[in-house]
Amino acid sequence: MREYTELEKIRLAKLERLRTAGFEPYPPRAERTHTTAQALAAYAQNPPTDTHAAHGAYTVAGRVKAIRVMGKSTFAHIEDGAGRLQLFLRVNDLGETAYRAFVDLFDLGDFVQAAGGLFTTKSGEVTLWVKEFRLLAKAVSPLPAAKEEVVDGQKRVYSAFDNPEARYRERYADLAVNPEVRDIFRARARITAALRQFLDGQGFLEVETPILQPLYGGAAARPFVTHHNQLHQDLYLRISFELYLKRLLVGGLERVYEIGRDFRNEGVSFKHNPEFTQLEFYWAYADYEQVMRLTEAMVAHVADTVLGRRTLTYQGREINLNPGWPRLPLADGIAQYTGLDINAYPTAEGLLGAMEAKGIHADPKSTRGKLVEKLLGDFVEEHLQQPTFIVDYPRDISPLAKAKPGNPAVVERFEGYVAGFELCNAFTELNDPLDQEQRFIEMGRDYAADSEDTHPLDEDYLRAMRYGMPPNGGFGMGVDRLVMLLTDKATIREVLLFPHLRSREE
RNA sequence: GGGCCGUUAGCUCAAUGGCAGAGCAGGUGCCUUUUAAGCACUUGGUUGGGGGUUCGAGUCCCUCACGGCUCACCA
Repeated sequence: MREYTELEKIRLAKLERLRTAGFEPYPPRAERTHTTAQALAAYAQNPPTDTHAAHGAYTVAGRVKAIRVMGKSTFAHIEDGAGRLQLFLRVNDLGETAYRAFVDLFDLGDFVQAAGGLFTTKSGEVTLWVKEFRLLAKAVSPLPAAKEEVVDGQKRVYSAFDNPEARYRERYADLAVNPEVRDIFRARARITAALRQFLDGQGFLEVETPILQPLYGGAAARPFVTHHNQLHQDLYLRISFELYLKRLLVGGLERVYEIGRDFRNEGVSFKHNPEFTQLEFYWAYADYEQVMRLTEAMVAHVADTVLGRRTLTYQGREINLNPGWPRLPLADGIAQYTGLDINAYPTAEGLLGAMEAKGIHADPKSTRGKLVEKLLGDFVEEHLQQPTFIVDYPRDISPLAKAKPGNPAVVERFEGYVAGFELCNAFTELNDPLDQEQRFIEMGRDYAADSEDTHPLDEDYLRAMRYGMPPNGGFGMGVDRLVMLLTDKATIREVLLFPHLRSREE
């Protein structure tokens, strides 16, 4: 345990004096008849004729956010989950002992309970005229001294607690002093609820599949490895849900989805966190065209539910989430922004040569698919501000997707882009077990392979597929990115309660 | 992993290589309708850690840690 700071020592001394004065600093129970919002609403609904006297009986509870001592009377603000309310305390009403205890021994950050009637002050604020108060929990450590007041409907913030490292490391303090941070996570909960509501309404079944997996797959990422001691078995934290959800289609569950955490042992960036929330669904008898239409409808439903509208401003740009997103074939997009016709170069060597001729440098060991991805990422993505489906991807970077009839080099796959980043990825799923095995082998897998570049072959997945898998469309979406979009946050860390940070020596 | 920038009081920030400061928070008083309340006085620092240059380092150099942005990585 570290040493207490001077400020903490002062509060610990107050804590002892409170006990002596008969204020239990951590009582087991609180009583509350109204939230601050309920109290204010009740007063507004039934306004008294004499607004300068206290009316009604309200008991509220919350954290002390401001104290203004004016001699024998004191104003304070408390904040609860619903809002804030001003308290008015007078020595006449409370007695010398109790009044002095509040003034001398209560601090910003303490949780208190206060009872009394409501009145309107000279300056027009509805305020609780306190007849009784209790301490509910003493704050030993002072919260970061952020000041924030609403004046004329304008929120003014003073000395905000805004150092990103401190805010993420001590998210509890961030939440305690920055109400707008709490709003992000309220929005996040509404977003995931709206996704579930939408998919449930479409007849999808929410399921839970293993996070600890003996083999990993379904995405292009390195896994975290762990170990089961009793079973003497290495296990991987899942990098996707895909292979398990599609096993369920074999089992006769026709529409399934899962919202949960994926873990990818990759770089951290403004749009990547080692653990992140994914939504995947699989839909028997549908193809990627139907999945596109469902995606548009789902995103619009979430916007309707969470924002009440389908247009939003993301980082200063207007985004329109109405269905009818353009379908842009990947080759056309690349041609549009680079002038390169990738269809004219069916081999990696040929495409690399054409790129070099345009001054675009790439790793000469790249496969053709990797080169295409680089062109997409470097030249096309940034232009996809309005929602856009990029469709029809190279087969060699899409081992789980079904080939497009008449064009075996291209698969029925789409990615949804909004605000210049990838939001979702989906395809008409490959359900031919022989083709699937061939694809795995093409990817460089064999039954023993397990390296950075090649994933182990999931024989059980092939076994499932051999029993017969209905044709289906599958979909995956980074939920954190959807939350970023709908809350106008530029980094994924702002929409994760506890984003990954390197550990710090204590 | 690379590049750039940053780390000073509880919080937000100042400080030509020359006495480490302000506002808020805290403490002691005054103040019975304030709301960034006000007024007076006041406490608080291993300037992220370590090393170096210098008469003298918050400031310059090296190094380590952590963070931010960015690039790379992410079939």
